[in-house]
Amino acid sequence: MPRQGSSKREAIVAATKALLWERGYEATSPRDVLERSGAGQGSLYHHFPGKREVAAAALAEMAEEEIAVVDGLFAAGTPPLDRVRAYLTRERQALRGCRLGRLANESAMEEPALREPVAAYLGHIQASLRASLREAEAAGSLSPGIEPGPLAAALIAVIEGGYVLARVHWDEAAMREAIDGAVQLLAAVTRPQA
Amino acid sequence: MPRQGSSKREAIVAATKALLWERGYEATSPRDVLERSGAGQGSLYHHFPGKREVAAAALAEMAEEEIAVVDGLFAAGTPPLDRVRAYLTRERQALRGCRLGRLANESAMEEPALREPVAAYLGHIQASLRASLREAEAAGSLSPGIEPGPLAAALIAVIEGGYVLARVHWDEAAMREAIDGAVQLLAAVTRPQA
DNA sequence: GTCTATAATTCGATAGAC
DNA sequence: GTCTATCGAATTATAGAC
Repeated sequence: MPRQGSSKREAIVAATKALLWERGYEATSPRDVLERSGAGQGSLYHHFPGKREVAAAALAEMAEEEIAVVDGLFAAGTPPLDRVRAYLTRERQALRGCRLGRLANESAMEEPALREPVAAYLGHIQASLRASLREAEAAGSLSPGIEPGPLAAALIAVIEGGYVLARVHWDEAAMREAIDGAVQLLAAVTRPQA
Repeated sequence: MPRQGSSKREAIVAATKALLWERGYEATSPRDVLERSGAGQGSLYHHFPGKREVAAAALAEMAEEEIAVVDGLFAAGTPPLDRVRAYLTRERQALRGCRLGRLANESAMEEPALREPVAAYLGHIQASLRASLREAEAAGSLSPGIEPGPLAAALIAVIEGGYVLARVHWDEAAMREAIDGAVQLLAAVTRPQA
């Protein structure tokens, strides 16, 4: 199964990536994908067994792309707490929801092939946060009683929960306020320098 | 339109409440609702114009029920920071997702009648957290640089994001760790007494 | 490898008897 | 107020020509 030289396969995956972000998994039909990609029925079922596998391929690409962006924010060279703040305050389209995390409540998460890329993406961010916070802790910049692991978990939760708040209130400011709170908390439990 | 004396109407709404939590809005069909409630086609469309209105009635009841539970946790009599901790650490079924917040990424949120109960529920929790934190602030128990508003937003975001993490990793512990982090942060920015 | 045509099922909703 | 029967459209997938 060649992954190169097939124009329609790439168009199908690209269309699926866009639709999964816009509508999620259940609300995206093969028909929608074909319409947006300009491919015919046969192309999709020639390259993939069915809808699930198309989505799995699209999600894998989405996770890879987003992890690369996140890795840019966590690149060495800047102090660890600056990297954490850079992640928290990066630009986001709050109302569109998290490109991968938005699938959390779909039945798709019962399919390992669909859950894995999403888990890998969020797990990678959490690990990056934890590593930076451990560096800060080693440099004596973390208040006693604050553990890097739970703090990292709380921070990624603020981001994913911030998307939920923005969507539910239909207001970008709802997410900004939650992130503001996280930034204030981080400042309160850290000392400059590291 | 009598809201009493109609046995099937109540059965339909009860079944819808269960299905919205289990599967969400788009994945719940009128057929599913009728099967679970034991009602026939005609009963649903006699009592409601269609699927959207059944869901709106179910969500309104769900929000009312959950708000009553939350109000119990925030009842006066206990110190404000104890109320906040009680909310953070209350028992939850992490893998089932937030009964209302789980709809955040569905197209249902574009319908005001469906978005409103969800927004009212999360807004009520956030307001209760903010009020308790303001009390603590007035008693001098909040660190300087920590504002009750953003802190309340961050805390409710940790809860909603915690559900996302648990679902995506399919692990209750993922949510517990995020809440642990929030509890550690809260302890670090408050003083006992208030 | 790509296309069109079509199948079997489910979707949300309506008709009309009782 | 409740039921069964049914509709037209959409769903995921298959068949088979080119």
